[in-house]
Amino acid sequence: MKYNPNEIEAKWQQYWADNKTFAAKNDSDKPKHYVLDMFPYPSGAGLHVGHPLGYIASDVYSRFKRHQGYNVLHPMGYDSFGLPAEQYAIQTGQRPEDTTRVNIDGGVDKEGNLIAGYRKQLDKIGFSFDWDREVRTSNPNYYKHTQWIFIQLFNSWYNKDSDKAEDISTLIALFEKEGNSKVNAVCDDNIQAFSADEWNAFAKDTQEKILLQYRLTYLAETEVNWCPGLGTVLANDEIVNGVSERGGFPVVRKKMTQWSMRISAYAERLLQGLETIDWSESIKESQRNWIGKSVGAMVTFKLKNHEEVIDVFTTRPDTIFGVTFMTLAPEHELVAQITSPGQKAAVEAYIEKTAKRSERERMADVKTISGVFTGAYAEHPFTKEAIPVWIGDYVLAGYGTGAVMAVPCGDERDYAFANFFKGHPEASGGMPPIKNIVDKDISEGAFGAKEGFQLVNSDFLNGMGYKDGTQKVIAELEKIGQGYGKVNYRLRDAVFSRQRYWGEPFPVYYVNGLPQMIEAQHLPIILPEVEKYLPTEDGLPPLGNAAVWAWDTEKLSVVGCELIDHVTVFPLELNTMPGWAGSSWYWMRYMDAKNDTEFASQEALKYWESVDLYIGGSEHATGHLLYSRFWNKFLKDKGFAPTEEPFKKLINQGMILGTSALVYRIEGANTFISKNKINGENVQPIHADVNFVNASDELDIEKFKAWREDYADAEFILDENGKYIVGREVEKMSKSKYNVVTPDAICAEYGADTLRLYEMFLGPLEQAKPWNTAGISGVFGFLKKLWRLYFDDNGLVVNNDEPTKDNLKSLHKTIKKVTEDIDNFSFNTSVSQFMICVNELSAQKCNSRAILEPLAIVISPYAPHIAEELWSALGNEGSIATVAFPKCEEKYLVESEKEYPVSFNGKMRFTITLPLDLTKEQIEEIVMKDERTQKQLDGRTPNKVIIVPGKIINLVG
RNA sequence: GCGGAUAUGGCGAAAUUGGUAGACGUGCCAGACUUAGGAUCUGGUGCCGCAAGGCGUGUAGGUUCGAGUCCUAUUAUCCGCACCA
Repeated sequence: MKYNPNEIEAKWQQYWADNKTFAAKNDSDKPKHYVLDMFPYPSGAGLHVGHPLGYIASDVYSRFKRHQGYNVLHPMGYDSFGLPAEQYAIQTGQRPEDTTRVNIDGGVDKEGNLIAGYRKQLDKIGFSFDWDREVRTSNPNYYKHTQWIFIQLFNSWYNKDSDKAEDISTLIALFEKEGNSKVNAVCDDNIQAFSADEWNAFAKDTQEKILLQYRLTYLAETEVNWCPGLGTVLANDEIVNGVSERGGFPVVRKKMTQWSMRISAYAERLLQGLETIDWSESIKESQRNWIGKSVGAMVTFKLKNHEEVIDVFTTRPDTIFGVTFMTLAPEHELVAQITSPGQKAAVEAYIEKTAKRSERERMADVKTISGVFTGAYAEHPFTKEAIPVWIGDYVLAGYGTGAVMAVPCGDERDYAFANFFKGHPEASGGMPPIKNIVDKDISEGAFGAKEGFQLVNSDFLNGMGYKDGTQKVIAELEKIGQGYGKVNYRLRDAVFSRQRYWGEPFPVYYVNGLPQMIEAQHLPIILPEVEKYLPTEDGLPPLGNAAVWAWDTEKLSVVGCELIDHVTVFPLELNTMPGWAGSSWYWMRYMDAKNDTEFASQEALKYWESVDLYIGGSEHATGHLLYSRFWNKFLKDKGFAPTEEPFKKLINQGMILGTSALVYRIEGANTFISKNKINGENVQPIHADVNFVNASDELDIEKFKAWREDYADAEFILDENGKYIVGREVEKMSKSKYNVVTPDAICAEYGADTLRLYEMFLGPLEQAKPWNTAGISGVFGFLKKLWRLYFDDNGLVVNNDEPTKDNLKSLHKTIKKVTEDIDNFSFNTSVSQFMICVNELSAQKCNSRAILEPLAIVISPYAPHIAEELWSALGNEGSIATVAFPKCEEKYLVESEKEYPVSFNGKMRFTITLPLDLTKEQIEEIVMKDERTQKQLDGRTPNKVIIVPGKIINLVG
């Protein structure tokens, strides 16, 4: 009997589906284990071999855990709202809902191309997903709960005293009782103070507006990243190098009224939580960076001849006596008011110039120093000296207060700025000499370190350093009411509105321009049909095209827009939620995916708790992974999520790169020259389809000629062996480079078990590595060899012979290694061990059931189809999936001898096999007598003999 | 600039606490069986050298009887953040 993977795999995949072999139970005596993959966005291009890498690893782990007796939750679903489906809809006029369904379930697209669909592609690889728990974020039964969570956020505020989110009613109660002066909340800046009496006297609208400044999701006019190319706003993490992550369109700053998420309330908990989770240092570091905590002080500078004051945040309040000037961001709101008549023209010109520069230009150009003196002077809080106030675009409006106290002796940028404008004609006399308040020479640049200096010329701070100086100055600032200690975070609140069609609608309608939540019982608010997916002619988001998109507060349903009367029927929100809304809680939905009334039952949440192992790409470091932690913490505060962190352990799989094949066309001719024949010719490298090339980099010329009309009568210069050898290059897999390999093609030719083994064999999971189909014959050959331990041409050859010592040793060595490897996520070395084991057993001619039955189990997490087939061929009933994993018995591994390496001065010269129970003295005696030793020593006597029993022998001298 | 990761044969890579560097696979070379093979099997394969031997884990030092592994400095590549006050 021959190994026929296609037949076996189809059979067992059907068996698993029919018997729901991998359905997880929400009540079980077994311990639980939750293994999660980052769910995919179902794009029209389908999967290539890089996509399933993480899924295979998590599947191996899940299957292993089942063998170990765990009740394993291993689900899969689709992050099915998103930009590509909408862009495609705009181009082709097809409903995103339809194209998304085809991309998942398969079908025919508009051009008549057959789309296999993600589901079919995934099924072919033999994953042990519990498909009964599948989720699709664009399904109303799913996004109903996303809308519900949004309502919970709206109805919550963050109480810094209890350090958690609380219901908005507790805030209202505080306002009614004592106003807002004692409320310690995370809220907007510039909140007006009011008393209880004032609150109670406010009109309802006024109260609503005030509450919006406290809610965890709020509507506010903020500076947002507007992307004209996409016609929508973007969150900070959706912008890369000043352009949109998707499409690479320019992004500009713009003031718009938008929904925001008050993620900044959770900044400290998001930072602290990182200490408790098992994630890679690089992802944690990215998140720390993104949160950007800095400890310092707020300092208030009074202005000479003005009512207003300038507040600045500084991390170095200890250097306050070194303040030489101040700088405001050009956008700072005080600029217009404080500019002196003499400087007005210069300031306005400068503001105009900086406004013209795009975010990208400003980022690219960090070396040019520019700024202008406003003509205004601030007053030093202690010395009362006049400090000139400048504006400069090195100060960012979005960080801190958009203003800095410039201390040139302690900050390189301030130093460079001061140096540049000192005596400069454009400075208009506004740049005084640099004040030095550290006991260091700063003629070469600022001394920015926090250690190794003493403060001088600093009044009451003289002789102090950073730590005691900071403490002292904050105390002094508090005394005069001009400052306090402050922790600042770089993390900004996240814009939550998108001017898009293909996203979750907000459960929100507007009365007098104020947002009202629709009661949870009326959810889902279903995405309406529209004629066109583009913005309306008057610039409203695509939902502005919907004819039926108004809320009837009496019928409690969505009705036609023509019925809007602003009395009982009101307009609905036209924005939709961003892509990350649905993915910020989906792991909880899997716990209880069919629950109609709640996003998941308390029992399910309590049982599954949180994700034990999460595998996915590192590109979500500051987006999905941060938002998910945020929502999880919020839901924990509200009593829904059971743990503070959603993902205990995170592994980022590396990218699989393509190995492109290059042919070389001689310039100006239709002649291709083999790579090893190129000798100074001018050649143009052209990407050829990798499917035309074999393991020896040899091109199949006939296939290549048939590929393109242009190449049909091309000439080929071959090498001595009559072969055309291609060049190779490792680069990202992409259609345009003809280096894409699909799992379907590999499964069809070699089978899913070979694909799974090869992907694991390629190298460490977390590392980026090139795919080269050429290497696959190794693992395919291994599976055939494994098969031949059980079958010959006539059928099963397994017998009941007593296993030999060597048989047992090979098996138990493998059990041990594979168990350790899976625990350490070192999947590549397991595959090597399987090969070693099968090579050994083949050489031993082992056909013993006592060996081959456990061997099938050990291999089954990696190659489940062949394992099932072998298991059943041995006469076992049912699936191998939950059979107990064999235990390694050390007694079979015990060695009685060791082949010792014998080194002279650390250099290995020969080996000697000795029993392991010898003493050091006995070993030394035998080794010294050995003639090879005598030859090496050549009459000398070693100074020292080092013997580590079981390890090495080293003679020195 | 700051932070993180990586560096080992032609290629993908192994190497528990420092203890025989290159397991396993590919590729290459030779052979067997075949009408043939992109099938199967056997042997060889880090580099230099006929050999003895020498050299070898990015580079330069150090610790040690012994270093891919530990320490110091340095280079290159990749990733993240970046005028963050």
